[in-house]
Amino acid sequence: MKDKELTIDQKIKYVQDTLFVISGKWKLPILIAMNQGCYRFRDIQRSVPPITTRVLSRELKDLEQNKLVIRTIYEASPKTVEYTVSPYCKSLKPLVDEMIKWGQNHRRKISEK
Amino acid sequence: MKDKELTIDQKIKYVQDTLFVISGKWKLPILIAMNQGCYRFRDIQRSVPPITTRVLSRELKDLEQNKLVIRTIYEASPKTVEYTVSPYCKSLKPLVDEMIKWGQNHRRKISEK
DNA sequence: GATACCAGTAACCTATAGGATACCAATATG
DNA sequence: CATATTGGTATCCTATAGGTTACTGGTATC
Repeated sequence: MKDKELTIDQKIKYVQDTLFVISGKWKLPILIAMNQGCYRFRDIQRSVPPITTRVLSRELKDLEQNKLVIRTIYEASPKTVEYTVSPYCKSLKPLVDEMIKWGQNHRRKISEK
Repeated sequence: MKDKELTIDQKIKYVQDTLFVISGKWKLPILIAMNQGCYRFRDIQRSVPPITTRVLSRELKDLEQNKLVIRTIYEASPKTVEYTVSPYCKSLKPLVDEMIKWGQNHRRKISEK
């Protein structure tokens, strides 16, 4: 599992896999909002404006397929749907933290004369 | 500079900044190839197939604007152009390493039944 | 002098991401 | 009974990323 065992092509492939899962305008904002405690569809929508229902619906499905989000239906009346971040989603934290750190530093770097 | 000092909106902004710089189909493959020692336009193109000259040209300009790549023209005849990764580019390494790691693990995760 | 390599640019096209708007059935509220 | 909220879906549209093909001026090689 050491880095050295990976070829360049493998590295590129894995990086592209990762990008594919988390990139796009909304995926990480959605996950960050959900980590703040939003778990209902409309709550998430309101906390990540101005996403439309159509796009949010698609994004949540993608995230669910990638096992980052869990969709639960409670049949009790009124039927409710709950979205939660999966335990596996926590594995993204180091990556997201790196992205926050790098983005913050990069903004400084670029605004240097 | 502690994480706690950032609001959710700031975190989202920084993450989106980072995504904006490194996402897309080619940026990281190009940087990875350049780190392997490719520094001429055609060398880079050949090592990241099948990128076209048009796209490679645009990508290199983006990377240059973000100070990740340095373009040097040697006026000696024949005039040559050299692209190198900047020292600043090394700051991306922890992030890229995380992406490689996460992507590798994610592939296993998703292929679980 | 023809051919090939270099670092690109120009013009055009396509596929996809994302947005706008409208709508749905089910339930709750005034 | 009218209106609002829930979790969405259906159509349609637009903007952009990326691809295709052709071409350029400069140099080097056969």
